[in-house]
Formats: sequence, structure tokens, C-alpha cells
Amino acid sequence: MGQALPPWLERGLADLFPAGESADPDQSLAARLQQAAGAERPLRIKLGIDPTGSDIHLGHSILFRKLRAFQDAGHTAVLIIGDFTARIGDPSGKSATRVQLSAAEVDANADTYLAQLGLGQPPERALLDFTTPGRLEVRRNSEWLAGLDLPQVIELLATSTVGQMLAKEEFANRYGSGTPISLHEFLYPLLQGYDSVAVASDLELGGTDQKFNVAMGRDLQRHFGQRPQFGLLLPILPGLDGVQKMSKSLGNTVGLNEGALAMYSKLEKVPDAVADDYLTLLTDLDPAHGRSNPRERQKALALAITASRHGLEAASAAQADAANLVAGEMKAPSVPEASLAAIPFPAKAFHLLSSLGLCASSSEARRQIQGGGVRLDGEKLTDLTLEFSAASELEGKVLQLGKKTFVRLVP
RNA sequence: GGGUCGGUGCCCGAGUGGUUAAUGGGGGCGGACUGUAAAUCCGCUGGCUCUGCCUACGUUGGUUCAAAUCCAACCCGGCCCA
Repeated sequence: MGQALPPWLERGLADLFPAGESADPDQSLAARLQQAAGAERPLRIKLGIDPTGSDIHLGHSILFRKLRAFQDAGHTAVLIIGDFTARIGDPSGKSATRVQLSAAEVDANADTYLAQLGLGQPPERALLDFTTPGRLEVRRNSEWLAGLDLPQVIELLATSTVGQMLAKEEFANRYGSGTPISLHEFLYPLLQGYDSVAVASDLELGGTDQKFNVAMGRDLQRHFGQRPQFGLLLPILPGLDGVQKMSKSLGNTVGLNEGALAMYSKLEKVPDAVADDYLTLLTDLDPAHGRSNPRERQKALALAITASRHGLEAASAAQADAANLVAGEMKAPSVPEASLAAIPFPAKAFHLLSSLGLCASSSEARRQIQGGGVRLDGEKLTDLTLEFSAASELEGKVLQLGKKTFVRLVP
């Protein structure tokens, strides 16, 4: 008897397995949910993150949104900080062996992750529910992985074959193309799977690229005599380029830490083709919202996403500022200020640009000037040898690089 | 362990002794255009308060007037054999 899944759960789903329609709570998630409700035992929803970088971006946040939805439905989120596995590196989606991180780096990253997820922030801005008792468990997988001894590691390795490992798309591609695969990388899916055993997970969330690893969790749970978890996979969010997945290394991300203006102005430009995905996965709006007017649609989704992070007021202000910036106005109140205090005068114009951090190097700054990309109070700078003799010449003026970068010069 | 091929700028990839930061592509950044964007076209793409001076072709040393290009050792990787 196929009970329906609740809409909050189905929204944006890419894959769910097993996807049985029966009344068997091991095969049908709907049945499992019902059983849990009857027994008043919340399900344990596992989500693992590897603290390999310092910033969480919107691509990650779709998983946290779903995890939050489970929390709000009364279930227990088990957030696993992969402090141990991060040091191996997840081969998923990687075309090369990942650099191994030090324990200290991993710790620092883990802390910033939790902060970005809303630890210590007002609950309405927090991505996860950190406050309601029983709704969140944060675990580090070094708790159980760091203490494994060799016989245990061998037991894990013995559950899988080289053929099975090579069935994983990423491994297969790398093997086929002659890209090196280190043996320790085979350990990664096993350890992630063992995490499921360690926390007795009922359901694991992940991106579609996690299918192999989530399935491995089921195998290992079965091996250790546990009830296998469900796997619930969400799509990989396309990045701002609309083609490749959102990934920091591709530079097509929006970070959760970004300011309202930066966030809004990136999002209002997402390609029309991915607007559906963004609306479905990152907002609570109807995905059909504003479909007749693509431009309005972009603005609506940019506003909604920015507001979920910064509040509606800040998001609206960002929207107004963004409009001003594009119109070539630089009167927007949120133009950041840059102090001239540290600049030794006399200063050449290009030196100013690099010292203020607008350009990565003074050579780049000269090129930008040559290319006509630099304006002072709206007036294009063209003279490479232009030199300012004192800070007072510049105070209060607005320095502009390209269309998007503005800085107001202050003493 | 043996054999063999290879390691070039953000990435891919030319270049095998002699102007030149080093062809080309991708990406990125600027300019024009546009409903933002994309596409297209144009310019730039090692650093330096720069008409010049530095640093660069896995690492270290060597040969040479001169090396990314030759030699040696070492490190890393692919393939074949064991």
C-alpha cells in the first residue's frame, strides 16, 4: 500500500532508495515514517560534511535545508563532521587525489562550518535548529574512526571488492584515464559507510554524487547486523555559470558568509535555465513563480535567498543597491569605505589600486587602467603616470573598478 | 625491483641551445553590446610606486659566451614487465 510522502520531503528529491511502495518499513520510507510516528521514536537523519574548506556555499545548503525540514518534522539530525575522513579526501567528484589536510586545519574548518550553519546565531537566521532539545546531534567521526585497529580495518576492507570499488563512477573514470588512484582512497567510502553504523542512521542525506557512499552505508549496516538506512539524494546545484556544479574550485559559488549585496547581485544573474532549480531547492517559493517574466523571476529568487540569510530588510536594501550599481550610480549607501591612512603619499594611481586590495597586484592595476576599467568619481582614469600627492586630493571620492567594485576613499 | 615515457605559467598544452615572460586553447579580468546574464566583438592575463629592474618552465647541481631546451642525481607520475 503506497502511502504518500509528505510534500516537504518530496520537494526537490533526486533519488530515494529503497523506493518500495509496500507497507514494509524497511522498504518504504513512507511506512517507516509512519512506524516512527506510531512508536514516537524520531528517525535519525544522517548528514556528513567534510570540513575541507572554510566556506559553505549554497550548493551545500540545499542538504542542510532538507535536514532542517526533517528536524522541523520532529526527527533527529545527526550531523557528522568528517574530521577524520576529511584527512583522506572524498574521491567523489574529484578528478585527482585530494590533498590531505592536517588535523589543525580540519578543526578550524569544522568550527567555521558550525558557525555558518547557525551555531550561536539568532534562530531565524540559522540554517539548522540548534536549540530544540533532541533535534540535533553533532558528532565527529574521529570519535569512532580514530580508534579502529588493523583487524577492524581489514574487516571493513573485506566487505568490498576491487571490482565494486571500480564500479564507482569516479574511480572508473580515473582508472580508465590513467589518473592515479591511491589505495587509501578506497577506504573513504568504507569509512563513510561505517559512520552510518556508528550512529545507527535511519536515513542518510547526500547529493546524487554520494549514491555509492550512501549505498555502502547500507551494506555495512547489514554486515554489522543493523537495519539498513534509506538513502535520500538531492540534486547537485548548478553553479552560477548554469552548467557545472556549484563548486568553490570552479569559482561559481555563492557563499553563505557573503554579504547581502554580493549575494543578491550574483543571484539576480543566474541563467534562466537553472532558475527552477534555485527556486525549488533554495526557497519555499512556488517553482513556477513568475515564469512569464524571467527578469522578475531572477529578482524574486535572489531576494528570497538573500532574505533567508540576511533578513528581508537587508535583502531589500541589497536589491536597491544592486539596481543603483548597475545604473552606474555610486551613491549607494553600502559602498564600502577604504582608508587611505596606510598609503604613503605621493602615490601613483596603480599603486593605490593594489594597496587598497582592489587589484591583486600593481601590475594588474596598471593593466586595468590601460584597459579603461578604472574610474574615479565616475571619470575614467587613463594616465598610467597619474600620481596623487596627498590623501586630501582623494578623500570622499569613489574609486571604481569595473562595473561592480566600488570603494569610497576615507582618511 | 626492471624497462620506458613524462613533469612548462590558474588549468590544458606547444616549444628541444641563442631577440622576446615563453605559440595556442580554456578560464579569469576589463571594454562595447543587452532586461541582468549568456552569445558575439575588442583588449589584457608573472612581480615590482615600471620608460627600467627582478623572478620563472618538478628539485638540486653541472656543461656552455648562452639552457625550459644538453648532462647528473634526486623527487613525483603514466604505461609495460616482475
